[in-house]
Amino acid sequence: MLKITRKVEYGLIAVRHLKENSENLITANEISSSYGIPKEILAKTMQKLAKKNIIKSVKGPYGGYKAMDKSSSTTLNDFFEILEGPTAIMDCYFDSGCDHLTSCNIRTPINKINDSIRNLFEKLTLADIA
Amino acid sequence: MLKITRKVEYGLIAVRHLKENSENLITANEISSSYGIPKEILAKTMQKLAKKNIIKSVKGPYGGYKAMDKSSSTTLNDFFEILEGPTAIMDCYFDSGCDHLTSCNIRTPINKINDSIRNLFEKLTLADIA
DNA sequence: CTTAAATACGACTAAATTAGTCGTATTTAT
DNA sequence: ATAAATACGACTAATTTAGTCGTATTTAAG
Repeated sequence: MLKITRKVEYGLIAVRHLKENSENLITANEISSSYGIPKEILAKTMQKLAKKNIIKSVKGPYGGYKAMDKSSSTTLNDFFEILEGPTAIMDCYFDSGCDHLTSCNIRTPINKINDSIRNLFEKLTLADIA
Repeated sequence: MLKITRKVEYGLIAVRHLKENSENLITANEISSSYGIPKEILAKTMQKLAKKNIIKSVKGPYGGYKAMDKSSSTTLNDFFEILEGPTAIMDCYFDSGCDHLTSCNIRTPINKINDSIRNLFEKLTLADIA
């Protein structure tokens, strides 16, 4: 099924919402309650995006988040990797603990697929979809 | 991480192996032991492929599997869908049980990504990678 | 016509991953 | 000082995926 985690979904919703309300600071709480997303998990997701300067965080009362320029120019690949690590359809690409690498006959083809997907995701930015 | 299940990996290994030994019938057992793949799970995977005529099964002693023409012409998208269902990065695409569809602001963008991936996978065949 | 080697298939258990919760610290406007 | 927000790590629950087991079916060979 080629799944992406819910954190990415939440992240996209958040970014889109911030961009639609770019004049104001928006709290994680507001987004959480208007979309029915669990508060803490959304907050953590937004914190990761803030760390990478895709959105900006302001602490304290009347604080919240705000979209930054990067929230348009970031590629989908970067966005996905911030929230869930390297883009690849199978673990073996990363060599970890696979015990039949020598006999495995599909590493190269898998890498081709990974490359194609990464290439696709590098061509799309958040501006294209959020 | 955009994962595809191990069944797909096993399926690719099996198809590739059958194509490399197209003169003979090959048993699930042989493939299982030469790549270190659990026997039953590989067998089940191959059974699914046999049902869709990507490979051919022959029962009884001296039976086994054999690559069919489709094992080259099948698109990656069809192959993936045989082994793990519809190609889409998120469930919401399929409308099931999402309780904030009305307020969700990313359905359209997600669908765009899904379309792009499906498009990519429709252009690649098993011949390209296995 | 029995045996053994293979596919076929469904039910079950184990392992891993993902989702979500909780507690606590930190920052800062009032 | 207080309260509202972000920041963050540890924990639990839920879901999904991986793997196992048992049994039926087919069929070549003796």
